[in-house]
Amino acid sequence: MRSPDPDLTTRARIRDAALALFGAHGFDGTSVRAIAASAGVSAALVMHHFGSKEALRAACDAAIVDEIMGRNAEMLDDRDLSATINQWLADMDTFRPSFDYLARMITDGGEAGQQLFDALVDRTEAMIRQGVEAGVMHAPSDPRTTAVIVATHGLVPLVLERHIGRALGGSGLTLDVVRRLTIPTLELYTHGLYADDSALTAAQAALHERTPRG
Amino acid sequence: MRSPDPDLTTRARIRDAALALFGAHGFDGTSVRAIAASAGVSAALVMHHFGSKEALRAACDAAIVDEIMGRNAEMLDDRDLSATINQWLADMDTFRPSFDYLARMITDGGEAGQQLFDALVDRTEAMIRQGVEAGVMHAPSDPRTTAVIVATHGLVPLVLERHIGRALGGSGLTLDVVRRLTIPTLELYTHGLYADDSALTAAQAALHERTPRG
DNA sequence: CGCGTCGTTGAACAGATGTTTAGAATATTG
DNA sequence: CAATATTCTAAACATCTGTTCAACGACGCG
Repeated sequence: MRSPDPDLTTRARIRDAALALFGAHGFDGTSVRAIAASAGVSAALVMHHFGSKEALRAACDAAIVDEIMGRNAEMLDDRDLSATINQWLADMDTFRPSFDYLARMITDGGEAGQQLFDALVDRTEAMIRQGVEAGVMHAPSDPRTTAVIVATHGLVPLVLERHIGRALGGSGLTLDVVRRLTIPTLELYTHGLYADDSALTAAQAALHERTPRG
Repeated sequence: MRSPDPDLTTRARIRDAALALFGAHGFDGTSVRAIAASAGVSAALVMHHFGSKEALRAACDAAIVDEIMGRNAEMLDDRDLSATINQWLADMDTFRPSFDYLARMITDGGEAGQQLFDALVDRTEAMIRQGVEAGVMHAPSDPRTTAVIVATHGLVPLVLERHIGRALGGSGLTLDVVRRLTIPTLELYTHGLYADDSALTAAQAALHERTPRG
């Protein structure tokens, strides 16, 4: 089904095939035999190299984490925002399989997905605190919760890829879709959505009404 | 495993058991026998009532859509924002199984989930246009995309329930977690995150740099 | 009573699944 | 070259899957 790269180790080819299929059809929706066929080997060889389907998943998790962390480090070194954005856009097609697998990791509730999410929230919280100190961001009343919200909002394009693409006339997270998302997202983060703070104060009143303290 | 309500039809009891198990473990992760056991009946009876596992899923989809649409209509009638918020908070525990199933519907990519998502985006877009006309919301440069973003942000607590709960010290979407999310979310939608528009203008410049038009 | 319908069941079926086993092909090493 | 280790496979295994089948008990009706 896929074109296997003969340069890679058989083990790596199996892992990559598993990663792509897990990302496309989920862990339960992918059989060991399908992975083997996609990698051009027998099912028994998959077991020989990884021991079990679960261990193969762990290998995929590790591979993805390595790849993301490496890429993330690269990007953190790059200080030019516009260059960073352009880099993301250009790489979007190349890294789609990895993104699909990442989305599964986050939604399937495995341990590796939890650690990735928690790391993302921690980084986001640090980023917000720095932004506040530097005076480029508003100080939230609850930085931790705001970090969770901002982090999850950043995860949305991954997790709801198909829906967003369809609603915007594409199929999945195409380059055009990502580009179209950029400006409105930043508008939201720059000006907000509401023109005044009546909704905010109303909610504050509503919550104090139930738990009347400080 | 669960306490079956003897008042309900056997058929309804099976459907509810399926809904809870699908929500908890996913469609593929739930066997017909497990559903039957949870409903206190035999596996054959499940097939007798619904014909196939896929048809049972469709019945669950329909039941959830009915429930959500009904509840949504109630809420739209209620004009008092604080009362609406309190109602949501109070009902959060009662409707958790339905929420879990809803999250699966959205992420599993079935047809019913697509229609639900598209309906949500359409409603959100209409809401934003009304808000802009009424002067309570800023006018987005791309209302459709902004509607997609706002709609997906609203879906995040459903889809990333476990992660958000864990990051905020709870387990899943508890009442406390939802309450803690409310104010920071509205802060974001009221004041934004950035203190100035440098990030926005930088992104605009970056995008025009690649597609220099308009 | 007899008859038929409805809700219900245990048992069985065919297929898919993850995994194991015995051994063939291939490479590595002495 | 022989010996050994590595890579790989076909076949079988046990289990689980969705689904089907024949039959049982309870019920209302003539």
